[in-house]
Amino acid sequence: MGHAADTATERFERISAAPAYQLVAEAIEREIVSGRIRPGERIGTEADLVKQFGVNRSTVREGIRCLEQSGLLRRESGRRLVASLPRQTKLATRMSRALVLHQVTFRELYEAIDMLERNAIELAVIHRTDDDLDAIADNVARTGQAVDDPSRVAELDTEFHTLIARATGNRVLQLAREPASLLIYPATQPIFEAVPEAAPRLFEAHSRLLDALRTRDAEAARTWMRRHVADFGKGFVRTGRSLDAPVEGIQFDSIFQTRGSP
Amino acid sequence: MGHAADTATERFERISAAPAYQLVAEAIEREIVSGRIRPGERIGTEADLVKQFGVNRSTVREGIRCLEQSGLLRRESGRRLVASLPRQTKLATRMSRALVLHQVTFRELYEAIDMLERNAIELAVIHRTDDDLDAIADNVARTGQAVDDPSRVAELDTEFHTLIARATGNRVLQLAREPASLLIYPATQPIFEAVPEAAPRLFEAHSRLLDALRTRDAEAARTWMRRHVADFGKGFVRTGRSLDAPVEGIQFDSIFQTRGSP
DNA sequence: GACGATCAGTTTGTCGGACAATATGCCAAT
DNA sequence: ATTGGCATATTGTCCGACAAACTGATCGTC
Repeated sequence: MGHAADTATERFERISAAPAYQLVAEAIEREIVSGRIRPGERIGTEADLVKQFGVNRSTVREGIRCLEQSGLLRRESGRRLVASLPRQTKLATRMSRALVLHQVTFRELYEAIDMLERNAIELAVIHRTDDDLDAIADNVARTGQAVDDPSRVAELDTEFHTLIARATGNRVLQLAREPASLLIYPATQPIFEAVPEAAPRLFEAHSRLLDALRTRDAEAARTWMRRHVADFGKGFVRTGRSLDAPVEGIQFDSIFQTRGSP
Repeated sequence: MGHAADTATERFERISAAPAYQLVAEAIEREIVSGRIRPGERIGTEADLVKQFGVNRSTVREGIRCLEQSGLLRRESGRRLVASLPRQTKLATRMSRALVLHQVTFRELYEAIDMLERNAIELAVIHRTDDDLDAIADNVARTGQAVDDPSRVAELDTEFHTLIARATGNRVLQLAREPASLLIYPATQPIFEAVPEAAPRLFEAHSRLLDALRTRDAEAARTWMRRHVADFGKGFVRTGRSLDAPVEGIQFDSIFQTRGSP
């Protein structure tokens, strides 16, 4: 990098002839980020943009692709372009994939989960609403009926912790813990298959946590969450996996829209 | 949503013929994510991809744009395409922008920071190396000389907390706190301008935290971090801003490469 | 032999035009 | 009110082309 910097002092900024497709994307980006275009509002057609920016359609399209990818633009039912807010789940997916590619270890993941889940339960005790309580109670009830089905338990466990996170009412924390949550999920199922007492212990922990949330008992919540996460750690090594191995082996959603819920 | 769902039960999955540019992007994505293409390795030229995929160059280009945007592909010195790992800072920038667009409040941000920084210092006490200590000591020394320069203090404060995060040796936690950190930074400077005792208090807190890290004193670390974050909260309301106002007013990097460090 | 200048080939960014497939909007018919 | 038909609009893809910027090799000078 910086060829000229060796011989002369770096006096001038790198002259940046940004490609036109970037300029297009940045222009639209500014309109959305600044709020002049509201989420859900329609952007013109490609032909409109061609006229407005005075560039070729190919150029416009490349710009649009960038914005779609970054979540600021969406195609409504395959056609019209609409402004949009980046979906948190999409961002979280990206992040967890980045973590895998950077080969973070299970130990890092476990440590982080330990912290983040304690954070979450602590805030949830304070901020949870009755609706949150209902949703969590429902989840716990379903878990009670599924203790014999490992994959179902793993699924409900993830849902439980997501509901806890929602009950914090804190979207910053929700987003912070989401990537780790996505990564830990596939690691849980083998535990329920290999360790018979894992599912019942999970069910008890979840039940106690629900009680703690109901009575807003911070102390109990902390204790049980700690125990619950520790159980996971023990179960993990019990399945013969090393904490220092890199996290891996998850089939990721592609960078394009998850074919999931609408 | 779901127009057809009202009259008839939703029996069939949406039939999806993915456009060719997405298929191109997904194909390359798989190669990179699976590790068959290593980060830094060169992808062929656009012409090569045209030959391999049997599609038009425009189509290839759109696919490439998507991958560039998601950080899996990079242009080396403006030209060649190389595989790449998504950079954490870029992801963090995206996330914080998303948080702003979702209009999270300062209260949420503050609560989350409070949690995350305590997490970080707790782990840093355990995992910090001597190198970490040196870097942090250097930062604190510079802070001591800059207590009269509000913008410099704000900058050094951010750096301090980033160094703490690095000292945890935990990349999951680093990534988790980064978006919040990016958001809080612009909010700090006005405090040092408006509250004279803020900078000296910050300097003391940082010094104490450094000591705690050096002696691996978890108790002191927790206490001082708590106090330090609380100071921020008090300073924030002292500058007349409401905790329930949405976080805003940051000029974001665009979705394209930050014109910063190489 | 090391160094810089020169030059041809490669690659990217942009353009213009074109066409098929699909979605939309409007109107008639049941 | 729902269905069917039809003209139109819009997107996805293709083709061919060109200037600017970069790459790599050659050549000349010291």
